Amino acid sequence: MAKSTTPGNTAAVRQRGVTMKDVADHAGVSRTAVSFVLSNRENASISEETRTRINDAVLELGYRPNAGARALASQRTDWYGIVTEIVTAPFAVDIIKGAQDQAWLDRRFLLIAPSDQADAVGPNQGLEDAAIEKLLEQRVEGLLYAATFHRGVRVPVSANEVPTVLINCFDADGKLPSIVPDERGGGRVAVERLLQAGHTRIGVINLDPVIPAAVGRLAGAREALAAAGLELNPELVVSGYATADGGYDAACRILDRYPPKDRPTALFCLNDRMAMGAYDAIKERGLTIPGDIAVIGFDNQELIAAYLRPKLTTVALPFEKMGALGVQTLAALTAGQPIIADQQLVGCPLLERSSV
Amino acid sequence: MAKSTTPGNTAAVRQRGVTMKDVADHAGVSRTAVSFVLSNRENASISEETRTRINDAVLELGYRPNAGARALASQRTDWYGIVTEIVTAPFAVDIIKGAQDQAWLDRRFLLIAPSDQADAVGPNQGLEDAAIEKLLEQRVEGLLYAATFHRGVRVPVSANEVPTVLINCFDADGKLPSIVPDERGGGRVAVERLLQAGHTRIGVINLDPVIPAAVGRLAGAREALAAAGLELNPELVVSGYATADGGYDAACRILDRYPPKDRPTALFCLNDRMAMGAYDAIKERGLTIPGDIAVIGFDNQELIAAYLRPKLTTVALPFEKMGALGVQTLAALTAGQPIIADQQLVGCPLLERSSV
DNA sequence: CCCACTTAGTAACGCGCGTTACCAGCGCTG
DNA sequence: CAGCGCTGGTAACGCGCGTTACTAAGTGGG
Repeated sequence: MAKSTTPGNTAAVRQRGVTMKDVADHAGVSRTAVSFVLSNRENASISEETRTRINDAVLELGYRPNAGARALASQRTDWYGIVTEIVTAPFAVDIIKGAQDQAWLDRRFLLIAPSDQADAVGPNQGLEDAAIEKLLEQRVEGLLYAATFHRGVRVPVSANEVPTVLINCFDADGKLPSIVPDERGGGRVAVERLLQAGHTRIGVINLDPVIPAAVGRLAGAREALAAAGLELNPELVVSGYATADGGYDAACRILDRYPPKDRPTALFCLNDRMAMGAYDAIKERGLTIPGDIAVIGFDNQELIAAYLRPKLTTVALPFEKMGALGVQTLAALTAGQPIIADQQLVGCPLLERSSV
Repeated sequence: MAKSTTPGNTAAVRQRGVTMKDVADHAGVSRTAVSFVLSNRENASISEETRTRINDAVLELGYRPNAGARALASQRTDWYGIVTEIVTAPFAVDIIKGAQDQAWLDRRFLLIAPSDQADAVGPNQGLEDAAIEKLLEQRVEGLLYAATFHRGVRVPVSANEVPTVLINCFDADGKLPSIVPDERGGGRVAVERLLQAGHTRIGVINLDPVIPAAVGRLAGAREALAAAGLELNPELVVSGYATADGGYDAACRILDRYPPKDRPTALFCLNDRMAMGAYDAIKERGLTIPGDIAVIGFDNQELIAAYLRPKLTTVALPFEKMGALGVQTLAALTAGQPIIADQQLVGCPLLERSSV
């Protein structure tokens, strides 16, 4: 037993790939036997003795199966492809992380390819089609398509050749299953938190372009207020660009519009960057957070939310979970199982920090 | 067991892969001819006519080469593997982006696998070795190993079986080529910028743990001062944790230590998160940026630097370039070319915004 | 003693493709 | 007319492996 069984130190010697044949010869059996043992076949009858002899040979030679050859013979690759602009514009990286982790658990590989949908006339136009083509050449068994922000997309037709699941986006005209955040639920939970803290005059800093995130979050806010017998005062809803500057401007407008006593005591910012700007507007006026004004954000952008002072209470986008769920859904699809729903909503949990 | 289980719902248009044989039959030639045409062999003699007939057949049948089979036959996969904790703790995502882009240019595929080196006793212990093993099973032709922050690492031995390049880290005991940011140059450029703006009393907010980033950046700052005939006043160097809170505390200490006239007029924060905290300390004291105090950061964390108010002038870590350079170096290595240098330093460019 | 059945394995084919060796026909030269 | 080189291909092998069909040696029962 005390041989150089560790593949690490002996391996550098053996550049020439060692194959099953080598293992078979070394163990004095046929290649078939080796294959049977390595793939743990149920109904193969191999004596315990030769079985260990084969396993020993594997270790001694540092044999490593050739995934490509295996795929060719077995007609399955165990690969999923994920094509996403996240590669080109990292923002929702955690989608990849979630997908990767789940794929790893399922003993599958994730092939990550870039997309260009985000830029209408970027330099990489056409990159996406090429990327999908490449993925298909690798014979991926399923495709994940992920966007950096929740929106409708046009999925290239070539994606139809293989089961496909959308993450953080939805198919404008097709019938592809998709996984998106529950924006509305998130908006509701945010406002509920403010209500629970005793706030009734709540200002909303709204996102300017009409995107699913803005619409959903605002609707959720309305729901929460309605449930408390309140109504969203249109005067307290101010829109701005989805940046810190936009948030600053919007917050200024909303804060300066009223005398102190009528001023909203809480601000629901539809994303963290705007909350960042709102912080400045509030502090600039000598007001404290959350003492004078409570602030709640959305997105949970770690670098902002966790590092603002005070740390920002916010609603998290469940990127990781969405990625994982994407892989799970794909696994179900490729296994021929029925899908749970055409569009799966993933909850956006509240992250308590110190701004409420 | 029937193997023709139709996957998905509507996905299976053309599940039955069309092979070269099909193309050959359809074009009335031999499979060899098809292979020759598709691989654009120089010395193959195929008439122009049959050449187009074959190409037509390819289009009509929607033939797509099987990358796996091709790899098996040609003994090359065109794959590189990148194993990195960036997957588990996204921070330097742009390394992946840079590598991916470059790989794409080189018509190569990047297989991304997770690492766990960052957490000493994390839940995924051993994940890294398994990941590398998987990559080798896929017969990657080279390995990239990337870290989230500049540091020494212990590279698993199995990585020795294939050319390996380190990105944003270096091999503690071995001789692997590595690509790291020029921290010192970055520190120099930052302080030079401050000097150029007329500041001579410069405070430094230093990173607490002794890591290459801190050491290098500080050394660079000293160099710049020395070149201007100045010296770094130890009293003006304050250390803190690499967080916004740490930056806030450090800035408070440095600002409150002196009467206004002796106060430093500029702060070099060794990272952007600390700069974020410093902003708060400065604003809290009724001082303006850059009017009363100029601030310069390091790292260029977009979400912070571009969204602080005023936007933060900072030194960027060249993650993308490092990723690209990693792939290029790997390409040279696998091609048998000599490496430029054992350790390649990549410049950290100054990003002018509005805080100086 | 023969037959059926189990155990322990092996030979051989094919996955889709790259590649090498070969071949048939044709025009041209000596 | 033999011989040669050139054009335009083709047959066949092997890459490393999964898988099916088959065999040879024991085992037990009637």
